Amino acid sequence: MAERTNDTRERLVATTADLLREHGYAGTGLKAIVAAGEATIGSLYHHFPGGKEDLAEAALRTSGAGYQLLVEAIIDDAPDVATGIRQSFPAAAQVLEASGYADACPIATVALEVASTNERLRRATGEIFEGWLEALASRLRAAGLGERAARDAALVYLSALEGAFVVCRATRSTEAMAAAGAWVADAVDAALAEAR
Amino acid sequence: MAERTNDTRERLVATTADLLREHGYAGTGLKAIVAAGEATIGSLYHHFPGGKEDLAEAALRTSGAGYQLLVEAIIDDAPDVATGIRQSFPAAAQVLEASGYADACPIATVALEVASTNERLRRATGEIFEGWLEALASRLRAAGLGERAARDAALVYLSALEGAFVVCRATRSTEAMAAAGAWVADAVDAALAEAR
DNA sequence: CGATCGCTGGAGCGATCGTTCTAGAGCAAT
DNA sequence: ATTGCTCTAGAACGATCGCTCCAGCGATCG
Repeated sequence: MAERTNDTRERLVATTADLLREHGYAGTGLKAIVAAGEATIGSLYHHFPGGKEDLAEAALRTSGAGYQLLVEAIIDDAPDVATGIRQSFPAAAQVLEASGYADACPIATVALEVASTNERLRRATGEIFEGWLEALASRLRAAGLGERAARDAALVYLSALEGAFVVCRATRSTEAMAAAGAWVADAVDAALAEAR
Repeated sequence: MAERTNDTRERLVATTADLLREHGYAGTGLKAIVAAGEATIGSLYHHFPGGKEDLAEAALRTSGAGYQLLVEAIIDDAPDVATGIRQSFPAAAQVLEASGYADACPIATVALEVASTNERLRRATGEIFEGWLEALASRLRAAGLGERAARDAALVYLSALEGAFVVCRATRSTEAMAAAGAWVADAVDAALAEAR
């Protein structure tokens, strides 16, 4: 009954999420995971009998949920949704720059890598994105947007953010994030003004 | 003097580009490349003494140039830039759907994977994106946009397209491509109208 | 005080990784 | 005919891959 929180399991999930974001699925070895997570192969297979795939899915879903909370916090702490959306891009740019362009979306790298290769993980990445989209859309609906407009705005926001991550990491510049952010924020402003 | 075009080299580059797009850098083995490209390890290392990295860079640069020509053709064949930009999204969506969500950006998967891992390939992906951006920006300048506005619009276009690829492949739906395309095209229309 | 159980530690499996190396085919110039 | 060069073919290497297996730890329970 005492909360037997499993340190090892959590540590494995956390370090796996980090390594997946930086090296991708195929590029992350189990040896590297247990070395960085201060665990052993034995305990890894105890907690994740399905092996690498099990562990990767858990890591993706956990960091996906964490990232959703982070974005929700930025939006909900702002005076209104539009301002929150506008602020989230410079925030992402700052994290990106501070981490040497390593700390971007925890899902995207694996998502592209497994999309045509591993149906189970592909489904997981898709469901994580859907969760983010619904969290965004619900806030936009609350701000006055219709069903369709809210969904479209959420899709545009996510696409612009993910694409800016790709371009920024490749070019080692936050220019794309700034341009994409300004444009998305303006577009959301316009949509909200029209709905009012 | 006779054009001793090297079949094997070209075949290796082409099949490598395909495999990189589908499986990423770490997920693509040399054995798989020579098997699919009907070549042998020996000739691979003859043409690419630097091994996998050499071959991958050649494949990225070649398919990057090819993709640039394709996008340029779509834009240049349209009555005007804005229409071309608007049409390019449904075109991308159609290719995506027809290929079972495999045939997206030939650079992005590797770009995310190597961004924090392999500086040489990261530089290559960055330079390829810069080439695309300049091709786009030059056409927008010709249509009347100022230096800054053209660059920003190109960044927004590329970010939206790349991000839509990520979301579409993960969710197996072209919904994001449609939403992103419509919004980007509207924004370009507005920018061009303002500049006139 | 054993017995049981959740969990850890790590040796070792077969397979595959990227790479090296040598043998030789095909062709052109001497 | 010989030499030299480009290119192909593939065996073999050490390292690493994901994974299996089992011994043993410490806490809990009858």
